[in-house]
Amino acid sequence: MDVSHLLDELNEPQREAVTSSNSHVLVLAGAGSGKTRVLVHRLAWLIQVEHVSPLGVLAVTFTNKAAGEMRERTGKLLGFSTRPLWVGTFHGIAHRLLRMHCQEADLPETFQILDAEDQQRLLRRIIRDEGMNEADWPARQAQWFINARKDEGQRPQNIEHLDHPVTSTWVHIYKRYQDHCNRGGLVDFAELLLRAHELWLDHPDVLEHYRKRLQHLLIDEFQDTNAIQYAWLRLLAGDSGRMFVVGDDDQSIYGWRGAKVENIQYFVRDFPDVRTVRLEQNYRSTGNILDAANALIANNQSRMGKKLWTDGPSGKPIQVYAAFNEQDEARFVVERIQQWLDQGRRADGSAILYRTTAQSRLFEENLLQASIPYRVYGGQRFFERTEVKDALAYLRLLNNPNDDAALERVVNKPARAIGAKTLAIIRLQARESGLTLWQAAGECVSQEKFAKRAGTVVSAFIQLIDSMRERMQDWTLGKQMQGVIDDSALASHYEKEPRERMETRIENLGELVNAADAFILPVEDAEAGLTELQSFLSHAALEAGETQGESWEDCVQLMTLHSAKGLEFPLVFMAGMEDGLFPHRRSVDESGGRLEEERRLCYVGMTRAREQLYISYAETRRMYGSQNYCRPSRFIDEMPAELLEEVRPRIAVHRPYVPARPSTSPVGLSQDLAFSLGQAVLHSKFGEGTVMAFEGAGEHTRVHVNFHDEGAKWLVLAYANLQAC
DNA sequence: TCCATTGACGTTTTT
DNA sequence: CGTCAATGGA
Repeated sequence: MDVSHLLDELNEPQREAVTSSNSHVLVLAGAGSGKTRVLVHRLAWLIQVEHVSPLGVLAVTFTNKAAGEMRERTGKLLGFSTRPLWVGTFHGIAHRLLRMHCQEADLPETFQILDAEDQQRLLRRIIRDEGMNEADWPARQAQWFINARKDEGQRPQNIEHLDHPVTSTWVHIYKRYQDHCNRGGLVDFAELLLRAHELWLDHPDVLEHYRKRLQHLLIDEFQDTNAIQYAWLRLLAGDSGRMFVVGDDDQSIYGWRGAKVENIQYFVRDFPDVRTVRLEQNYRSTGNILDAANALIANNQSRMGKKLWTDGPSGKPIQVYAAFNEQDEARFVVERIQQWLDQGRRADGSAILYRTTAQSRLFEENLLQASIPYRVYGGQRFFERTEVKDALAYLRLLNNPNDDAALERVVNKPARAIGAKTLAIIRLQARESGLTLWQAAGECVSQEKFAKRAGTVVSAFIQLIDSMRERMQDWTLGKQMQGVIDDSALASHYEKEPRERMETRIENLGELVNAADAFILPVEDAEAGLTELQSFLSHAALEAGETQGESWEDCVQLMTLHSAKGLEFPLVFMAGMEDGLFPHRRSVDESGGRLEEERRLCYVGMTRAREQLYISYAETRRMYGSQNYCRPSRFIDEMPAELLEEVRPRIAVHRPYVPARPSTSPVGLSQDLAFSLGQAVLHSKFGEGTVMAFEGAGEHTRVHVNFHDEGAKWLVLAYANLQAC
């Protein structure tokens, strides 16, 4: 068979990976080195050359977008339908497994997915019900604790240090929360993975079935896998499954979320006969950008080692702009984008990247003023909007009235006089008898536990849901959606809001009906025995939709560095490159490789740029209302000076940082200060240190000093009694 | 039940 | 400074 179409457009290492006959392959794919191409070609190679059945391949990604792209490109290459292929996200595949084996997984057929917001609400409810102080035991933290444990594959009984009062309290919450979920048939995101893992552990016959069938596993973004995902993959691979793993340890930026870069090392250790291939030729960026990125990332200690190169031009140097303040920075960036547009380039070829979401605002304001269209990534997504979730909650109650999260959400939306008191009675009943809210509400009504009026309104609500379910049983999904919105009178709930707000809500509800109308039950969901309704609800949770779907037009792209991973733009701005902001203060303070992860984030940002990279920082920045004096990011210092070019020549970039330069900021606050940034100082108790930042003004001025022996401290300047040295 | 005022808090996010 | 949620009065 002629396989040239599979190999012609590959370079040597890519070809080596695609055609490898080793049991397992690890592809260390640098940024812009064609990793998706390798994955897709490997998949095609397996099917067309090794004659593997499409049914025998499982390809796993992290995002729906990546899964979609892989499926599409594979289809193009193969020239036939990719339907039989299992391509999906970890969560999507786990979900499918649980659907097909809900009995073995001990889940009701009607189980539904609890998204992050639902999860937090439920936890808040539980913490309150336990009579705990929400300030001391925030739901956010409980959520973090539980998800982190689940990501590690731990159930409450597996968690040690029960003698530790704080831990044992969280474990208690974990237990209560899991009880609630189990009763209501609710599965959170982490639970999907954990259950899928347990399904195989507890049912060897099920595992055996999938082991036999899925002999080839392809995994994308392997550096982002967490402990449970890796365990799940190992279990599935067993002794005979073949793994083809693609990842880049230098682009691991989700450690804080449970991702384990170490899995790359574990993989080489745990599997025999692993062929490691490095993809280092970069097809994206200019030589200068790559050289700077290489130099930066070389400062990380724990690396597999990799050096990007290109046979393209070295391009222009990286432009560094030292802005007076954040306003000036935004002004500058927008001005340069305007120049770019004036040269006839496209707006969507440019991106502004920043560390924190709050930074987007200034850029938005300036772009708006310049009438340049822009798009901000990472806002709220369609299926996450309040009104959409409200309407879906009614639908969820039709599917399964024991869905406590859904009931809590809409029981009094719109107001039907089921207030806090009435709900307290229902919750008490539920707690005492181990029932769901729906069941408890029924009990309370039949046992006449309510005052007269409360009894009437609660049974009216029960009847409303029951009658909707009965009446709409055979309706199409779109009609059900519309019916639920009409019958619940949900729209009336938004009437008190400002007109504009209300109008968009009503509009979104209309769009939701359209979405339901257009929804086609996927074959695999039908096979797994899902109803159209169940499938739709799952999709809403698993693929919350585009962030700002409508405007796919020619827009400047604004996003955090995290969401930029995987994307590329001819023109990239990295804004807010200041120590404390990037690397973020909280990452610098914490130990445990956090700084290295920040550095990788910087590396990711830089390698997004194809032609021109701008780096900017502000000398002073208003944060949380007060003025901050900033030091340029240490990451700038780590880039070779000869690859950088000052945009404002009169102020030098300090490299290494030896400034003693009183800030030339127009605010003029520096006159009040006896010390300057970067200055060496002596403290009677803490010894020698370096001035890192100032905050506040006048007698309230605080100074951030990094002491050689004692570490970084904030001191009130007036009392610190610092001496210059 | 609703609205307004007050208070705490302030990385990164997909599923 | 700006957001979100909780609180308390009408």
